[in-house]
Amino acid sequence: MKKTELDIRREKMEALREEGIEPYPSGYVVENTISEILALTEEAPDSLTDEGPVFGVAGRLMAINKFGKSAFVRFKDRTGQMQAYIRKDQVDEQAFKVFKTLHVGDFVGLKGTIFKTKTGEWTLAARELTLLCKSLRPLPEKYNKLKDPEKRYRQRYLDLIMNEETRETFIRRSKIVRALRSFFDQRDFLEVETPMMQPIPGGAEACPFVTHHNALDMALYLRIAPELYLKRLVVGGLERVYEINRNFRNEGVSTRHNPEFTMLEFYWAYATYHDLMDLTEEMFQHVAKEVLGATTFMYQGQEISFEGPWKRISMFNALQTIGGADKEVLEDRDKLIAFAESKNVPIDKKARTGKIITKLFDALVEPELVQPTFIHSYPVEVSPLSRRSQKEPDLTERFELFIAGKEIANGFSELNDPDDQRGRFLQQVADKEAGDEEAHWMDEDYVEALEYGMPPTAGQGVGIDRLAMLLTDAASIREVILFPHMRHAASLKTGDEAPNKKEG
RNA sequence: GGGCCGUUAACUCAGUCGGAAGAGUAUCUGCCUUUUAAGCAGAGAGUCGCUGGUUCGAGCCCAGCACGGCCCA
Repeated sequence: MKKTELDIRREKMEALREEGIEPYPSGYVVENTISEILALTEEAPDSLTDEGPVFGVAGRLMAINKFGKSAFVRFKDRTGQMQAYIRKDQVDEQAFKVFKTLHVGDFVGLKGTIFKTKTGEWTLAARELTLLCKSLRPLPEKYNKLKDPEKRYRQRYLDLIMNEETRETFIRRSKIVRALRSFFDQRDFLEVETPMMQPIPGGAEACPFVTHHNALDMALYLRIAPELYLKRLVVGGLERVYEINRNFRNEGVSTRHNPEFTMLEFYWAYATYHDLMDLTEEMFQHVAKEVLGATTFMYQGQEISFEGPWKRISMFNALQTIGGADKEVLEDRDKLIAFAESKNVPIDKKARTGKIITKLFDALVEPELVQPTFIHSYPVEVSPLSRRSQKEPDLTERFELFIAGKEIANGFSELNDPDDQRGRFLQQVADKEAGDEEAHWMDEDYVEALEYGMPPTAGQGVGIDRLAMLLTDAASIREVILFPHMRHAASLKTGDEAPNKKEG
C-alpha cells in the first residue's frame, strides 16, 4: 500500500497520542486575539518586552519555516494573522515533541511575549505550545491558494481558510442584513417569520418545489414568496412587518439564480408605492453607508451611485426612450409582435399583451439600467397582486428597481379590494390552464382575509443576494451564497443511484 | 435546453507533430536556533474525469456521458 499524506499525518498523530499528547483536546482558554496584540504593537510598542506581558492566543497554522530546533510559524484566528517563534530552549519537552510534528493546518494554542525580529516583524515568542487539533489533510497551496470554483463552492471551508476575499465577502453580507434590520427596527417595523412550507404557494410567478407531509398525508410547497402571509398579518393589525428569509423556486441555476435565495419583504400600512420608492432610496443609502462607508462604489468596473434622487420612469416611457419602441407600437398588438420579432426577442404570440410588453422590457431596457432606476406602472396582467392605477386601470401602482442591469426590488401599492383580487386569481387560473406553469393559484383563504379588510398598504421585496452581489462586486450569485446549489459531485454518482433520480 | 471552454500529483499549472507522464508548492529523510513563498542534499507521490472507438502506439485524435465555468434562452 502506498502511503498517502493522510496516512503519514495519521501516523504522526497516533505517535503523539502514544507519547501522552492528546491530538484532539477539549477546549482552550484563549486570552487574546491576534488583532488585539497587533493593535498593541501599533499603540504601545514600548510596553512589549521580553519580561512581559505574556499573551495567550489560539489559531490555525498557515505557514511553517522550520530550522531543526526552532521555527517561525504563521497562524491565524478570526481577527487576523501573525507570526510566532518557537525554539527548543524556550518550551518544555512535551511542547518540543509537538513542535517536531507540526503541519500547516494544525490548530495550536500559544503563550508568550512579543518581540520584534531582525527583519522588523512583531512576533510572539512562544513559552508554551499546545496542540489543539491535528489536521490530517494538507491545505491548498499557500501561494496560489484555492482557485478551482467547483472546489471553492463544494468545500467552502477551504475557500474561507485560503482566500481572505471570500471571508470578507461573507462578513460584508452579514453586515448588509444587519443594516437592513436596524433600518426597519428604527422605523417601528416588526420582524416576523411566516411559513416556508405552504399548502398553496403564492405571492410570485414561479414554479415551486413540492414535498409531502407524511402524518397529515398532504402536499406542501416550499414557499416562492412570503407575501400572502405577510399581508394576512397586516389584516391582523400588524401595520408594519418585515421578514428576511429564504424563498425557493424550481427553475434553472445561473450566475443570477440559485434555487434557494434570500428575500427581504416588508409591508407598510397607509403607505403607497411612492412612499416605497422614497423609503428604498433611504434604505439603500443607509446600508451602503453602514457597510461601505460610502454611497458610491464600483461594480464590475462601473461606478454605481446610490445618491438620490433616483430616476423614476414608467415602463411605457422606458420602452420608448430606452427600448426604441414607437408609441403606436405599444398601442397595437400586431405591431408589438412585429417589433419583438424585428428585435429578435422571443415571445409567445398567444400571451396577453401585458406579458409581451414585459418581455420586451426585460430584453431591451433592463440591461441598460445601470444607475438605480425605478420603472413603474406595470401592466395589470403581470401584476396580479397590485392595486390598479386610478387613471389607467390597465396599469398598476407597481415598480421594480434596477441597478447594474439587474432587478433588485419589486414593490407596489397592494390590492386590497377582495373582489378585484378574486377576479385576478381567476384570470391567473385561466392562464395556468392555458399552459402558464408559473401563473398563480387561487387562494380563497387569502381572499377571505381581504374580505375582513386590509388597510391601504404598500409592500416590497428586495433580493438580498443581488444586493450583496452589488456591494461585494461579485459577478456571480454563487460568490455571495456560502453553499450554492450544485449537482451531485461526479464522484458521488458512480455506483450509487440518487434516491429520486429520473430514469433516463 | 443551446453554444464555447475546462477536467493531468494534495494545491497551482506545463505537457511540442500521436512515440518512456513533468515543474513549483506541499509531503517524507538528513542538516540547520531570527525566517518572510527560508536554504542545502536526497526521496516518495498519477484510474491524465468516465466509457468506448481510431491507431503498431492515445494525456494528445473521434464519439458518448459526468462534473464545472462563461455566454445565450
